[in-house]
Amino acid sequence: MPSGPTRYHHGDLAAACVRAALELLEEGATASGFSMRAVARRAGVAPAAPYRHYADREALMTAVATVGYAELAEHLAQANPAPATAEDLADVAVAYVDFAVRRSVLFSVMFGEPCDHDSPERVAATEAVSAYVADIVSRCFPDSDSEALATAIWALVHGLAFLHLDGKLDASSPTAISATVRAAVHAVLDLANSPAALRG
Amino acid sequence: MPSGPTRYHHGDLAAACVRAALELLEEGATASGFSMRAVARRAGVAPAAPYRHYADREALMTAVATVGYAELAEHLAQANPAPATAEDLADVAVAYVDFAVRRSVLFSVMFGEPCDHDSPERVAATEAVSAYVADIVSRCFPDSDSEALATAIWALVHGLAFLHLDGKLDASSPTAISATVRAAVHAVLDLANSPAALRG
DNA sequence: TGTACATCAGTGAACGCGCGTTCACTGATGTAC
DNA sequence: TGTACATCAGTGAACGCGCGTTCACTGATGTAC
Repeated sequence: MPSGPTRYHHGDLAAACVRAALELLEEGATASGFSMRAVARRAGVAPAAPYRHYADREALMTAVATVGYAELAEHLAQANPAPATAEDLADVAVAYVDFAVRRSVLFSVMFGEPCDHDSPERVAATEAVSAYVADIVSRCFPDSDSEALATAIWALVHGLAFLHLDGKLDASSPTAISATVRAAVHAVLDLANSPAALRG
Repeated sequence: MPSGPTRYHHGDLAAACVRAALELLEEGATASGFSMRAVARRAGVAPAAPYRHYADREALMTAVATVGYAELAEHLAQANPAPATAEDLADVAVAYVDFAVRRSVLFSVMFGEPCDHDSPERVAATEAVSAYVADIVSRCFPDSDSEALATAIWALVHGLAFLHLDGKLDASSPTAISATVRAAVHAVLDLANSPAALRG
């Protein structure tokens, strides 16, 4: 498989399409502006070529989302491989929001549309994320109703991500984001230290 | 202003466009599939007519989002006009997620894109929502760092909304949604009653 | 080792589509006299 | 009260666009003999 610059056979167009799509998303193409033709152009290939590898636009989107989940998981693990304390949890939360903000269009491809249940890969990728969160939570809160709390924490972090993404919270600098996310996470976890605070 | 069925002058096309847009979104048009031409068609008017009232597509979207915020506020107030306890807060959370799921496309028009800071109405509408949440939280938790906690609670509820919306949590029935949301909200608030649960 | 051939990943032209927006226009409205 | 006229909210045809997808095709690859 020689890698001359303009060979007729691309070699690995399937992967190249995903890579091209990620690049386009990185460069600010809207999730809806993301098109098969643009991907083909970016991959240096005729408009019809990607159809040899993906049945339609949705199939490619699913592949892209799947890669996105893997990269998110990697990003979180890098922030803290085995979080066990509130502070660790805050680190992971910051990483999650950071991923959402820096790769916002990819993030909305991943989360901005109903899960395609026909794609086992994609479902598995989603479940990996939620299992990861559940795992952290059960380490941090070994005594509690882990499942409900895990959902809550994921929702908290996910909500922080979207509120920043959509300009509802100040996302003008990484510092601002980090401060807001840490404050929010701690506000919730500190409830555990101030039992009298809840009225009613 | 007679209301004959086919008068040349519509009477209140500006409002009719917003109404038409809401109908289209209700019927399942994608946020991105939502088009000026479709709105004009639905309003029974030539494609160019809406341009007398809205500079461009974005202007109309902003108007639609603004109405959406008002309706969300109304929906929440209806669920519980003056929430003060954890249970009340759970009611409001369920109403929020219910709104998001039942009017999902409107919801993503409202939250799925960066806030248009050029529209004072829209910014005000957003702030009304966050003020409302802050108000509830300061009533429920009079002693705590209200601002951070308010952000956290909003994010929690907002995250629950999106996770249901995107099929990451079971949204197959209102009962299922309600149960998940209540469990999540209580899991967080119950932290206030089990101070020993947090490790580290 | 050399050739015939099946396979299949690419090409590029074409289809029909709906879009946002502009344009010169026309018909209804309401105001000034 | 009646008429002339300015205003402006609509019309409908047209522009150029990029899209998803199909199609008959062609060139490269690799396998069988």
